[in-house]
Amino acid sequence: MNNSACRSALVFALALSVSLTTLARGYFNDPAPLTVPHPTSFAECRQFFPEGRPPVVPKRPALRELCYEAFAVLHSGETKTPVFVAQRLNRKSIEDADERRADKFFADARLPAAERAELEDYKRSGYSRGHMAPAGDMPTPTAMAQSFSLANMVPQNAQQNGGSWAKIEQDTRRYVLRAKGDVYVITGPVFEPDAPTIGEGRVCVPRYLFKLVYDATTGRSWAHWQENREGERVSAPITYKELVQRTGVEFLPGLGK
DNA sequence: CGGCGGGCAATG
DNA sequence: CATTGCCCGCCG
Repeated sequence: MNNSACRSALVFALALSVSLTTLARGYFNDPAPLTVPHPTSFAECRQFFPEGRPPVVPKRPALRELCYEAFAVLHSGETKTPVFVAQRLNRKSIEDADERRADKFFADARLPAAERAELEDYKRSGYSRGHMAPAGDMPTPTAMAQSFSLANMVPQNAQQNGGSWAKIEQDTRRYVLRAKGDVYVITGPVFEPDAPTIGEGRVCVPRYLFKLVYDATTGRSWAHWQENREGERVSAPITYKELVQRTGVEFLPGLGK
């Protein structure tokens, strides 16, 4: 099954900064502690981006900015997945990340129904609901609950998610524990033209996943790059420049090297 | 080997 | 719809 809408996710036009459409404030589907309205503009959660500057993403339809307590999502209504998910981590946030995992996935009601993944799309799809901002990073119960929004998920191979990808997440947490200050992490999917889809909602299945790590203290950055398939191993990170070339997104405007 | 972190599905 | 038990891979 293919979805031509997935195509545009990788066909980048000119890399122009665009002002993104924002939604009127809405609500999560879940009850408390998710009933508090959360901002739908990165202007209200700049803390997740180094020097407050979000990535520069080429214009495409149905992009929406979503702020959560512990991460920010740029969501695509075409792929019904994140374009990227941004976090700011440090030693304290990782030390606080001892919440009990609560597997309560939910469709994010701040997104229009036509733009969002539903639980049904993932069910019996053969793919896992793979967190971009990991549940294991979440420092509070509220943040933990919010991380189960499908706006923070992509259809991910179960073996890769629980294997090499989990190791990358663990390695990143371990790095942050020993870092001097804030570490910014940006995680996301990469789609090929004619990407397969799952469910009646046709949620696009990414071919690759990346995780960019930027240590603001040292100015160093690197990126993990994995295929979304069984049998992947953790290999040497790629450079920031290489990541930008592969994705067409300037994740660290003015900072990356 | 047990514990942990990534998940799933059956049960009531 | 919440609880519970289970599978899997990795690591110390």
